[in-house]
This record gives sequence, structure tokens and C-alpha cells, in this order.
Amino acid sequence: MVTLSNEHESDTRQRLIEAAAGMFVEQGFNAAKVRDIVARAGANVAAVNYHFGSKEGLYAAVIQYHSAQAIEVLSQQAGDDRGRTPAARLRDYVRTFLQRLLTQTPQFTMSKLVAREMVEPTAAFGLIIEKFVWPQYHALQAIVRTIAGEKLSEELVRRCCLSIVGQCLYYQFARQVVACLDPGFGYGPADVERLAEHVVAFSLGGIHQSARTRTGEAQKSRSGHVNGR
Amino acid sequence: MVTLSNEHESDTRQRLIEAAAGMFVEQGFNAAKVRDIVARAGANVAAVNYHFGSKEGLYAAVIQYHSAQAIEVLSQQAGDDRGRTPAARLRDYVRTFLQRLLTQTPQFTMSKLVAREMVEPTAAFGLIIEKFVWPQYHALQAIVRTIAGEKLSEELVRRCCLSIVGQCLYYQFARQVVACLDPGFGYGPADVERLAEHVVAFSLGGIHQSARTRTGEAQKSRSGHVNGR
DNA sequence: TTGTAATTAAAACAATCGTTTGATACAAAT
DNA sequence: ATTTGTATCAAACGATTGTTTTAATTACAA
Repeated sequence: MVTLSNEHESDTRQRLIEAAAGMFVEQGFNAAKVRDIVARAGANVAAVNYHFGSKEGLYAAVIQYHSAQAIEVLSQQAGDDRGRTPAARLRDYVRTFLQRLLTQTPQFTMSKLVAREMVEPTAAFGLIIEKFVWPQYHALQAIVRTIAGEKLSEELVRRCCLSIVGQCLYYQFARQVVACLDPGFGYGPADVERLAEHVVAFSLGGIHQSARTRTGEAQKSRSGHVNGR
Repeated sequence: MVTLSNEHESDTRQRLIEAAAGMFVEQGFNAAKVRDIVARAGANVAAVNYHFGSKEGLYAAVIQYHSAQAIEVLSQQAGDDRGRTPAARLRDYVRTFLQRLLTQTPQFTMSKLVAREMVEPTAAFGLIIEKFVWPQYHALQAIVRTIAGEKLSEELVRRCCLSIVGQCLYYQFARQVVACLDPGFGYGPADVERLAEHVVAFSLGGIHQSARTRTGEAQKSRSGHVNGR
């Protein structure tokens, strides 16, 4: 209620949101402790309950704050797809997806919060799915469909989409594992750029192969097109 | 120390391990509370510290117990690769990987614990990586290499491997999201079987496409082989 | 300046966590 | 029978959690 159109608009409130966003991204909702958050914000313990009612309220405020920012960016990027090749659209999709997810920039905090919600859902899960996951998922579905040229069943389109986002999200979910299995990958802009190129190429090949293999007779696909023979 | 060759071998100890394994798989190490574990095991709260010293000790015992069982299964499956086509080996790899990861059978608990360690590492992380992730990773690397026919750089081999396991693990990490985006997927044996077929086909196409695109000039791959043009 | 509301701060609250204690029962050994 | 070692239990411990209280401080209007 005090959120908008209030001339005072406490500075502590904003610092709490930013500090909490960092902690929630780095440690998740449950692992992030309010005493650590207020310490990072330079505020008192009671401040979170005073300004947001509860830890959950603070989390909701964090989501709402970065939501507005993220939706704004999302809307301005959409619409310039006309004339572009389907593969180029997939490239853009994967590249921006990975950049927002993996690079350290304090911008695009929302993408990391969404990823957190996937592995450790909170009360905001439904809202996150509706406002961010579904739209992006549908956009990816459209891209995959045009790439496959209507040769894919709806089920296989879903499978391909999940394969694509699964590849990307694994690098965020399992950072420590990636650091072990691929020590050369440093999550820098250049690394992310090359990763995006791989995911795009890999997924383009995967989509076309799925379109060839068809949906029904998965059982006897031993005699398919890409077998090592 | 008291683990083997002890005639008493408390029954409570075993019940604790099994109950704890379930809780750790379902909720993770931190979210699983010892009072819930002992309740499921029908034991007293003090039993955990009496038999295992601490919650971490219980977790270590769970890992050790299912480790032995899992390594046993792993060793008996290896070695029957001779004469099989590379694609068939990838099919076996993905299928068993997904079955162990996604199906509900109390067997193969280890796979789910390994997946948990990836997103929420504990003190056992290093051991898990060394004993389970590395071997499986190397096996997959060998398969991918033979499929690509030496045309892939080592970096791209790693990328392809991570793309494959990323596709699989996403269905375990983000179960709730999958349930939203693909409500028809029920994690039953038939679902997992069809998913495996997709991941194999998708990945075979991805590997071959990666082998075509090559490693260096990712930048100008706009004129590659599979672009929608 | 004074009065009023908003904000901050120190302290404590109640609940929960992993852990420990001390008593008790039971078994095998002396 | 007594001792010793093992196992279980109810109860409580100390630490940490999110939350609340109460008073002090600040900011702004009358």
C-alpha cells in the first residue's frame, strides 16, 4: 500500500530489495537468512517486517520490482522477428536466454530468480510460471515449429523445447558440476557466447533429426537415419 | 566401523538409513529434518546421533550404503558394448540414465542423490563427483567421440556431453515445471521410455550437426548447413 | 517550537533446528 | 548375582530461525 505515490519512499526499503535479490539469487529463498540480508543492506532486523510484513513479503517485493524491469525489456525486444530466418530467431533466443541466465550483470536478476523457482519452488511459483515461463515457452515453441516445418507432432515440439532449455539451465543449476567437468568454462561473456553457438547448432541438428525420426515408431528407430551403422 | 561383521547390527540403524534416503531424495539434505526422518523410521530422535554421530554422518551412511549397491550394478552392466553400434550405445546410456533418474523404484536411489548433489552440494560433493559423475561422464564422452568420428574437438565433445545430460537432468531438477509445461508427461515407465527415444534422436542429430559446424568459426555459422535460410 | 506520524534500533519472543543428557531396559560376560 | 556394554527413550539443551515488541529517533506540519 505504501509502495507507490509516497513522497518519503524509504531508502532502506530499496536497499533491502536489492540486497535480498542478491541473496535470493545466490542462495535461494530458504537458504537466504534475513539477518544476512539486512546486514548487506545496512539495515536493522526489524526493517524487513516493518516494510514488507514478512520474509515472504520481501521476496514478493523483490519479484515485483524485477518483474516490472524484466517485462519492460521483454516487450521492447519482441516484434523485430519479421524477415529473420527461423535459425536466426533460435540463435537470438538461446543467446539472450543464456546471457541473462549465466552472466553476472545485476541486470536480468529476474532470469536467475525464475531458474531458482524451477528447482526450489516457493509461493510465487504459479506467478512465475504464468508471467515468465509460459510466454518464453510459447515463443520457443513457435520457433521450433517453424524450424521443423510442421513435421513435428505437438508432443515432439514440447520435447524439443524442453531439450533446448534443459541444455541451457543445466549450466545454471549445476554450476559446481560444470566447473568440475569443464574447468575451462568460466561463465564469462565469451564463454557464454560460445556456449550459445553450441546449443544452437546442437539443437538445430536435434530438431531436424526429431523431424526425420517422427513420433510414433520410436521403438524400432534402430534403423533410423543417423545411426552409426 | 561397526558397519560390518557385527552380530547385533541394530535394526533401527537400517531403518534409519532407508527412511533418510527417502527424505534426502525427496527434499534434499537441508530441507530433510531429522525429526521427520526418525518419525518415518519409527525411531527416537537420539537414534541418529547414537548410530551415526550426526545428521551428516547419517547422510554419509546413506551414500555409502547405496554406493555399494550402485557400483555393483554399474560394474555388471559394463563390458557388453563390443559389437554394438555407437548410436545403440548412446541409446542404452540415455535410457538407463533416465530410468534410474526418473522412475520411482526404490532401487537406484543413488542416481537421485547424485542429482541432488548437483544442485545443492554438500560435504559429500567431491566424493560423488569422483565416484559417479566422472566415470559416467567419461563413458559418455567415449560414446560421443565414436559417434562424431573424431571430427569434434575435445571442447565440443564436452559441450555435447553436457547437452545430453542437461536434457535428462532437467526432467528431474524441474519436475514441477515439466508438470506445468507438459502435463501429459507422467514420469511413468512408458513416458520415460519415449522421453529416452527423443533425447537419443535429438542428441544424435545434435552431435552430427556439431561435427559439421566445427569448432572455430562459430561467429559466421549463419551460413551453416541447417539454417532455415 | 510543538505535535504527530513515520522510521529505526536494541532486545526479546516463540518456534524450530541438530544435538546432548540421563535414566532405563536388556543382553551377555565375569 | 553382579558387572559391563548396547540400545532406546523422554526430556531438555544451545543455537538459529523469522518475527514482535518497545522505545528512541527522525521528518514534517501546525
